[in-house]
Amino acid sequence: MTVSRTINGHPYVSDATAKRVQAAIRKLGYRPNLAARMLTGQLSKSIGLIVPNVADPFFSVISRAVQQAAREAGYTVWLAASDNDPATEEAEIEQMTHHPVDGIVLAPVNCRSKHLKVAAAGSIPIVTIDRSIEIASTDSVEAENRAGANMAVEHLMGHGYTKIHCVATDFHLRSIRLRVEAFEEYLRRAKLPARKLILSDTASALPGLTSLFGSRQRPQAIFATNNACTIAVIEALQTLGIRIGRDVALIGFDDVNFYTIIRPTITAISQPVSELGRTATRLLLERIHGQGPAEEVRVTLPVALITRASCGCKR
Amino acid sequence: MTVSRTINGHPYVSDATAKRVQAAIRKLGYRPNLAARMLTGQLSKSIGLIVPNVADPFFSVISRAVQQAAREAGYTVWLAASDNDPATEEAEIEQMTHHPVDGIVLAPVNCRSKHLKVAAAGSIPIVTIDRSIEIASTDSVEAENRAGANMAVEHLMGHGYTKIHCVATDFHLRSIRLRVEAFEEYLRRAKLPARKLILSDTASALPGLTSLFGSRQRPQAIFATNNACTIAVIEALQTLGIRIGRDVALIGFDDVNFYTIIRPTITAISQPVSELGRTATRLLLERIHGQGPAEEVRVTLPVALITRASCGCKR
DNA sequence: CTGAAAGCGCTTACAG
DNA sequence: CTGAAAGCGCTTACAG
Repeated sequence: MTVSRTINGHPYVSDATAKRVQAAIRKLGYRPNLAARMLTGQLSKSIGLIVPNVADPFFSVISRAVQQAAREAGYTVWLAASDNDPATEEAEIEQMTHHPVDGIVLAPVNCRSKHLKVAAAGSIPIVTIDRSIEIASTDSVEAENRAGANMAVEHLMGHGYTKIHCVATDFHLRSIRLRVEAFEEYLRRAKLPARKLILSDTASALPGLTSLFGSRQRPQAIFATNNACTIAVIEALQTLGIRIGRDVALIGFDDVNFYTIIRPTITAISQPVSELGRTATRLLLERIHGQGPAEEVRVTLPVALITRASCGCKR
Repeated sequence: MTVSRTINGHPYVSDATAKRVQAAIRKLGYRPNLAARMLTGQLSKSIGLIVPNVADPFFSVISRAVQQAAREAGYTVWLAASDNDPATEEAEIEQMTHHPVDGIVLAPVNCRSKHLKVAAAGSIPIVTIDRSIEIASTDSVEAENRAGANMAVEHLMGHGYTKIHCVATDFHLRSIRLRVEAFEEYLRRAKLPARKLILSDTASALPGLTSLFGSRQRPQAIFATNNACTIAVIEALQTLGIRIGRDVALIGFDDVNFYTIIRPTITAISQPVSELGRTATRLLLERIHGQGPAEEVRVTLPVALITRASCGCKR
C-alpha cells in the first residue's frame, strides 16, 4: 500500500517512510508488475503504430519520429506492419486494442476499409497519419497533398513544358487521388491537357511507359505521385533508354535519400516526414490524457519543392 | 471457469456447453483480458525487437521478416529503436522485460555494453541478430562476414587490381571487424598490400577519401564494409569527380535496392536479410517454448556476390 | 500519515 | 463434465 503510494507520488507519505521504501526498492530490484497495474484500470503507457510497410523509407522515418516523440513522453510504442493487407491491419488493431495500448497511430491500408469504422468508434483514441479515414472521423495528420502537386506542375510549366503527364500508383489512397486531382485542375486552369497514367502496381510501369512513349501523347514531363511510383518510373525510363532531365523531365512526390546520389539527381516534393510522426504522436497523447477539443483535429503540414536536376534545372 | 476452459481448449467440456459458450462469446463480443491472463503467469505471446535504426534499409527488412515470422506463430512484436545509443537500448530491454514480452530479438548497438551481461542472464531468452554479444552468451544469427569479405577481395583481384583499400565505419561492431580482418588476411596471403581507412563516421568519408586519393596510396579498388559506408563512399567519390567503375572499382558489403538504379550499378555482397530475421524469430520462439539445446545456438547464413558494374564488370 | 479490505479478470488446483 | 475457492500483484476507497 505504502509502496504503491510512494511509487505513484501520492501525497501523504512521510519523508522518512518514503526514503525507507525507496531504499528497499533499490535493494530488492523491485519493479511494479504492469499486468497487475493494468488490471486496476491504469494506462499502459504504450501506444501502437501500424504502417503498411516498415521497409518503405517514408514509413521508416515516420516510425522513428513516433518512437522518439513517444519516448520523450515516457511512452513506448508497439510497431506493427499491415503489409498492405486490410485483414492483417484489422487483426493488428484488434490485438493492440486488447493488449492493451492506450492509443494507436495508424497509416491505413485503405481509407474505406469497413473495420476502420469499428476501430474509430472504439474506446481508445486513433490518430491517422498520411492517410485519413473517409468513412469515420478521427484526428488526422497529413501533408499538403494538393499544394505539393500544384508546386510540381507550376515548376514544370515554368520550364516551358506543355505536355505533362501524371503517373500514379496506389490510386485507392485518398492522398494519391488528391495529388492527381490537383494536378488535373492546375493544368486545366492553365488550358493545358492534363493526362494521367494510373498504374495498378509498380510492375506495370515499364509496359505503361513503353506504350506511352511510343504514342503521340509522348510527354515532355512527368509528375510521379509517390516515392514507389517515382522509383518505378526511373527504372522504366532507364530500361527504355530515355534520358531523364533531357528527353523527359521528372518530379516525384516524396523525397528519398538516394535522389541526390543518382544521376540526374531527382527533383522532389518533400514532405515533413518526421514532423508528421511527431505531430501525430503529440495529438494522440493529448487525446489519451483527455485533452484536446471534442471535435476531430485535422492537421495539414506544408511541403517543399526541392529543385535538383531531373526537372530540367541545372542541366 | 467453464468459459476459460472452453477458450483454452481444455478437455472435459461437453460439446453442448462449449457450443453455448462460443455463442455467448460471439454475441457479447467477449475478449479475454490479457492483463489478467498475464497475472496468472501465462505467456504474453509477444516478443520484442530492438534495432539501432528502423530507417536503415538493412534493419527495416529485418523488422519485416521478424514481424511476419512472429505473426505466423501467433505472436506480435514490440519494435523499438535504440538510435545507436546503449543507454536507450538498456532502457528498452528493461521496459520490454517488464512489459512483459516472452523474449527479445536484439541487434545490439555495441557488442560489449555492460548491460547486455545483465540482459543475457535474465529470465527471458534473447537472440542476437547481425551482431553477437562478446561478453555473454546468447543464441545468435548472423551472415558469413568473413566469407563475404573474401568473395569481394577475390573478385577485385580477379579484375587484376593490386592496390585494394578497405573503407570502414562502425569499426566497434564485431561484424565490421570480422570483415576488415578477413580482407586483410586474404590480401596478405596473396602477398598484396592490405590497406584500410577506418572512418569514425560517414561524414568523414569525404575528407578521408580526398586525402587518400591525393596520396601515393591511391587505390585501384575499394571494399566498403557496410551499406552506410558504401553510400558515403559513393557520395564522396561523386563529389571528388572520381568515376566509379572506371577510375576506381567498388564493392560494398550489404545490398541495397537502389544499387541497380544508380550508374554505375553497384556490385555488392548480399546478405540473406529476411532469412536472418526469420531464423532469429524461429530460434527465439523455440527458446520460449523450452525447446532447443541447452548450449547456445550460433547460426551463420551464407552471403552472395551480386556482380554489377561498379567493380569493373560490364563496363 | 498509514494500514486492512475489496476487487480488477483471469487460471489453477480441489471438490463434487 | 462443471462449479466454488483462492490467488496472481496491483490500486482505490475506507477506516483509523
